[in-house]
Amino acid sequence: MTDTELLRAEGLRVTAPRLAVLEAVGAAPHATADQILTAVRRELPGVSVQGVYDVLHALTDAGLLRCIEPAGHPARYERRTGDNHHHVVCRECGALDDVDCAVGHAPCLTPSTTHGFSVDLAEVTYWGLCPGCRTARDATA
Amino acid sequence: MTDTELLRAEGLRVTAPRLAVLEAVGAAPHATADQILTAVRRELPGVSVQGVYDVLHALTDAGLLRCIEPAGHPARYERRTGDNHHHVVCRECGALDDVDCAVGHAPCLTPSTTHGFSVDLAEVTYWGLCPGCRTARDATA
DNA sequence: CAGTAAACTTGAATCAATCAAGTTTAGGGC
DNA sequence: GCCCTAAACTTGATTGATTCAAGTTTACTG
Repeated sequence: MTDTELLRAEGLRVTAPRLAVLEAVGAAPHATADQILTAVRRELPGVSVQGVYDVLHALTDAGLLRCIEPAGHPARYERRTGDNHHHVVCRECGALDDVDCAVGHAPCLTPSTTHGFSVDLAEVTYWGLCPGCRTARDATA
Repeated sequence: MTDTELLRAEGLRVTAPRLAVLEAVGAAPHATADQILTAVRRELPGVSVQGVYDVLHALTDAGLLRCIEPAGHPARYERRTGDNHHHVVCRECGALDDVDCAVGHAPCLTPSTTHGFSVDLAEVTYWGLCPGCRTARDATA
């Protein structure tokens, strides 16, 4: 399915900024809004900051993009692939990578007590150090 | 162990703002920095914004407090109880509650592949709607 | 091909949190 | 008990990601 068809399937208008954002996120997964803005402007120089944020929200609401917001770092976006994977984040530099869900079935996704909350998503974030920052820390220690 | 002893045990100085913050967080778990500031000022009117942030960071680093940062909402703090529990967050109003880790042992905490990251913490966040917001949504739907 | 609501632009504002620089104070040493 | 010094605090300004507000353009419906 082309990006145009994807947008149409969700009942969204097909515009140049939207196509450019989809392409940019596809080319650079886990990009920040700022990086996406830069990438989009390489093809469409006139696009505004607000425009990119609007597009990101619209596409996220439609389920075409997934938004990841690691504590203490700007939000990142990836194309929704439908699979249930999680993320590992570097405490030092904010580097982010995908982590497949451990051992087949999704554990931890049915909490014991939810205090009356209706849960629709369980999100797992692994915190640690990326290889680069670990090396740097060893060097100074 | 008293709060004073807790601070001493971590090699931290015992000051009025620190004791007040510990007490405030104990009385109102999952409070935001702003709420903690307000609570602390009821007893110590002169305490500054920066002072509370400094204390929160110092106590968090020392392991006396735990900081929770739900995406799109200000950070919240709780007293470190040592147990491994997670959190459920309301998408609508940001309400937050504790969730015991499902079924005894900690699942999902050993990711399959970590791309060379050294992981030291696995964090699980459940997203959904709190009872209040669910009722409100049903009423308008 | 015209009408309209959605999508965009510009420009200013918000909010949590942090930085910078100077002052106070807790607690070890005399 | 009283200095001394680093840690802890205060005031005041600033950052940075994101959002609000108001007006203009543009993709799709009829």
